[in-house]
Amino acid sequence: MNIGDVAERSGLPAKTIRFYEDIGLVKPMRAANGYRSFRDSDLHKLAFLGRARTLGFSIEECRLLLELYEDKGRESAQVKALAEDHLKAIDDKIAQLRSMRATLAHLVQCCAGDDRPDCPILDDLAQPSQAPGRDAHRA
Amino acid sequence: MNIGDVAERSGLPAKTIRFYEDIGLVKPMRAANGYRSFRDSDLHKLAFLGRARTLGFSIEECRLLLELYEDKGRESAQVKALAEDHLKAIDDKIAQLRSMRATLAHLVQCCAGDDRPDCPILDDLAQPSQAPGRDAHRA
DNA sequence: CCTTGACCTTCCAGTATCTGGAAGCCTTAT
DNA sequence: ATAAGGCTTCCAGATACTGGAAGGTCAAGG
Repeated sequence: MNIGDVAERSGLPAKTIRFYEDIGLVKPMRAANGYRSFRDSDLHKLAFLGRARTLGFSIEECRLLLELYEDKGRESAQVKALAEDHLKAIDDKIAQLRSMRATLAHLVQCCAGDDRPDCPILDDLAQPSQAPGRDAHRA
Repeated sequence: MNIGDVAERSGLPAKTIRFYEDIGLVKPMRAANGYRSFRDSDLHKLAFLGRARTLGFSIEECRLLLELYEDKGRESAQVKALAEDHLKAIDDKIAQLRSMRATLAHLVQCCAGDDRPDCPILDDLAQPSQAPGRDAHRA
């Protein structure tokens, strides 16, 4: 298979596949003309990577997952630990975004949004030395 | 004020402040010895930037906010529109993370996490041609 | 045989937002 | 005089691609 086929079947852009080869995630063979020649196992790996990426795993985490996947003697505990770490990272990120969201939503609500210059959003950002809109939740 | 003072008072690392100068967000003066010399207004701007950044605004959004802040004839509608756009971006991001979280949490729960190699997480990632764990929510 | 268009190749640069480090000058205190 | 600490600039790296330029390859049509 050429890169175009693999791109279509894996759902990953050809550019991304080349990038994954650069960083050693896949090692396709080469045809006589210099074109990359992908085996089914390469396609399989790429699809695996694509799905791991949509779950938000970093490239390095994907690399580990792939290693575990290929190690038939792995302990599932290792996979689970990796996934749990990632889950926690996601939870942290969500918490952070929700905090931003709460503050911002409050500010937006307070702003008239008309042709006058008065703006509680800017006022809040300009508050000296305190977390922005830190009492938005209580408001 | 030298950069160290401003860093401490604004809560931003000196490195970041230099970077903000590079991209034109602040324009401190220079003392005879070449050191950056910050006015109160520079400190004020940096603090504004720091708070806008903690609310998740991008640098370019911060640049616009700063312009609006300094334009005493602005219309608050512009600020509000910017904030609303950002709010929507945050909501989208949260939705995406929650979807990941749901799938991943389900998989983690299914994995024994012991010394055996069987692992539903890896199995799911290896599923050919379908979104990973796409029925996790129903499970 | 030649051309055309679609594919493929490599390499370089840019995105976003810093962060770390090296090499070296300035200031202050001892 | 020297040492510590702060300041300067510049380069590189991290993350994960993405776009584009310049050029080789291949299959089809005339």
